[in-house]
Amino acid sequence: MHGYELRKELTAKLGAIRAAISYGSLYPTLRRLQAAGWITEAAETPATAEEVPALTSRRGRVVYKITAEGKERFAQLIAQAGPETYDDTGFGVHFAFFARTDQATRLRILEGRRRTIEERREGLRDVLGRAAERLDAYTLELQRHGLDACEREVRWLEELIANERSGRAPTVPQPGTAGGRRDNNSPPPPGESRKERP
Amino acid sequence: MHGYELRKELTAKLGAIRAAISYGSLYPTLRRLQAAGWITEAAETPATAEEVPALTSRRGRVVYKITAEGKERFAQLIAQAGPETYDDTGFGVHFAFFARTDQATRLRILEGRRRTIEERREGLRDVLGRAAERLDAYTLELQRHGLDACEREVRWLEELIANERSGRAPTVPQPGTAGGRRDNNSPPPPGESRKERP
DNA sequence: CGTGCGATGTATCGGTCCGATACATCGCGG
DNA sequence: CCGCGATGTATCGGACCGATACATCGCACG
Repeated sequence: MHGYELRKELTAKLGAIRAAISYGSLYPTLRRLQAAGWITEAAETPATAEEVPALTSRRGRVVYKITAEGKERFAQLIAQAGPETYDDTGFGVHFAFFARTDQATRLRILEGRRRTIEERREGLRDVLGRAAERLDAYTLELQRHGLDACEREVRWLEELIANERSGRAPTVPQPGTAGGRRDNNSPPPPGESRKERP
Repeated sequence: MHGYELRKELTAKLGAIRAAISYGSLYPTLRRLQAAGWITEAAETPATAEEVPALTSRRGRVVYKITAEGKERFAQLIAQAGPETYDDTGFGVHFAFFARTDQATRLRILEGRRRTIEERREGLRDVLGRAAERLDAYTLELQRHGLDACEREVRWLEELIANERSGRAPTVPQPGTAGGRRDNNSPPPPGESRKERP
């Protein structure tokens, strides 16, 4: 892919958890990845030179391609988990690439995230319990809303963990919620996706 | 307050929406505020010089105090709203200081936030509707979770807006949820808090 | 038929914030 | 009495954002 395309893909994949990656971050990063040997510059595929001639005259537009070392490095990165793996953004990025890892890694990350959110939840309960009278009504409402989000996320994580343990795909049919959309046929169950061809 | 104390206060107030402010951000900011004349350095109150003598020998520990211009500037800042007022962090910061503004400002910001979240929600519905087959099960689950969070936040905002319109405090008694805590007596209704003594 | 505008595309620059770190004192328990 | 965690101020490098510049393509509208 070229930079712009990559940004669009990442925005579609990560749009639920963070804003689009800025150009000031994207292009320097691509150069760093290339310097490290994890991606290479592939020619802008003129596509038999007569097909789509308008694009052939297009300048710029550098197409990159991941290398073997790059794939290895990527696998390392999503498999290894530090504390930053469990914060909001870090977890979202890992989760978005869960289909690229093994079940053990997925379970490890889900449980680490659950622990993190549980700690945050306890902190909020402390504030709401103890220091409640020191804070105004709006601040308290903010804490309540945050606490509610924590509780919901813990429940969500627990469903995912249970699904993972039972080897099922993460369908989560949303038991009693206002369901309506049912056209969503479950994609191939992402267990041990080992073979991906470049 | 001095820097460390300020950080603790802000962490308690904003802990639900963002991480603690870093020192690399806190201290330079305090100096900038002082240079702009919005805060002044107050002496470290030796407190009759014989009371708590251990602290008197303490070096460092600069205590700051907001000035009249600072208060004015602060009022401007939370009253004016741009696009960054409606993103996650910006809205949280404004909301945490809602008790310091008037009802018109609160309504304006709540409605702007609702519009922002509704747009995000529509974007997620588009992804889940159209490009669903191009994404793996985990990515889809991430979008579903994000969509759910959007829907809940819209409902939350609507309750707050209704409360605001009716002039009530933002108690939000949480209609059918697993209530239990009832010790939370509602703080003074934050309408037009105009007089605060330094 | 042209003209303007939005999408596509690469690139840089200044500024802000984070994360790590350094350093010092205080209070407390072992 | 010694160490360790909380309190407290401070700096530095690096990462990232937001704005901006610049160029081309395709399409709609007058």
